[in-house]
Amino acid sequence: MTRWLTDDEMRAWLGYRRLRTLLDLQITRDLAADSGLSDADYDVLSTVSDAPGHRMRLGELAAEIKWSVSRLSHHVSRMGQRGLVTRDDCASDGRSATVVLTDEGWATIQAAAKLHVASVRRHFVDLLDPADLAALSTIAGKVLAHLEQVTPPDAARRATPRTERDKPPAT
Amino acid sequence: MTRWLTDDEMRAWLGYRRLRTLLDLQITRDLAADSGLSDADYDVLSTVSDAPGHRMRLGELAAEIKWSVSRLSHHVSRMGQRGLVTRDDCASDGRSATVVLTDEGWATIQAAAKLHVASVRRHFVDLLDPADLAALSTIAGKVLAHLEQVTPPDAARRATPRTERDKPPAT
DNA sequence: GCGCCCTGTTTGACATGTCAAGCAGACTGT
DNA sequence: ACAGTCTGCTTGACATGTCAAACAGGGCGC
Repeated sequence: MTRWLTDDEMRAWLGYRRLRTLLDLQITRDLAADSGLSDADYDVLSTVSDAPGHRMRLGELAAEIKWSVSRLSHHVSRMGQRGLVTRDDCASDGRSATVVLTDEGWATIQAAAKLHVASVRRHFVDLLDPADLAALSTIAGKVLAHLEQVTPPDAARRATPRTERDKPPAT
Repeated sequence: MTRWLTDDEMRAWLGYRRLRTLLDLQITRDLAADSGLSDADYDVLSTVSDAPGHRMRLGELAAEIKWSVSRLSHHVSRMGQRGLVTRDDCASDGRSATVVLTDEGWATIQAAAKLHVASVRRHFVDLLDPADLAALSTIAGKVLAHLEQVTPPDAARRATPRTERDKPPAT
């Protein structure tokens, strides 16, 4: 028999789903209006700007932000046309492509970050007290510990059969 | 000056972001593997199946799940081709279109729901204790109370200027 | 040094989402 | 009753994401 969610569980789950939907919508809107960037753009720019030299291997970047390499390749091309990043053929390995922030990309992410933080505060962080934040970190920690086990860092490529992949953790 | 996030705030925010990314990925994968449905399909089917008569006005449905009417119209067409739903011209108002679950759609969502709940338990609910769930509900409540005020139910259509729309709530 | 098979990336075809325009039924005032 | 406008939905063009195939360099065994 299916074990359905209790009221409390349902409230928490639906709360999460709705939070996710509305918060993301709002953050996305702010980002577009404030800085002319999509969420995708922001993820790429902020991640690359954290890397030494404002440059990062395409594959690593994709893994870091959990995108398919293909998606990233396409998106980098589009961001390239807008002048935010460049591709740079790495010397040591002829296959590799490196994504590099342009000056404009760097200026853009710096300006965007300020406004983005404000947006995150306005719609999320500043609404919560320290206990809420701590609870959230705890929750994220528990769930992520599980998920990173279910889907190990590079599992996307392995053709692991479903029955294997989905087995609940030994606990 | 920009007020950056403190370590605790950052941990909570990044935790949320990462949770959102990985959890959604996993749930989406399970849903596709278990039932051959996308998240989008599931949202539509489960929402319509909750409505009386398994039928719902297109516009209402769109508002409920926070989609653009256009997106829903396209998606309903595609689901129609797969035999999950039908369009039904409502009698009382010649403009309206009503989305109706087919028998197959109903059977599909019933089967999918069981497996989906299991997936949600496995990767989320069962990992958390009652205190976590309560905390999450609290957090969602606070943030949603704010967001639903910032973006009132039907605000999507109003061409409200940004400066107006983004004003932080009076508090 | 040459087949062979990896591995990292690109590409193209197709699925999905967005935006603005189009369209037809319903109100409203005269 | 009918012109003008509004409302609910559809459509088409385009942007973005996905999947599988193609491509090219690297590393290995011989």
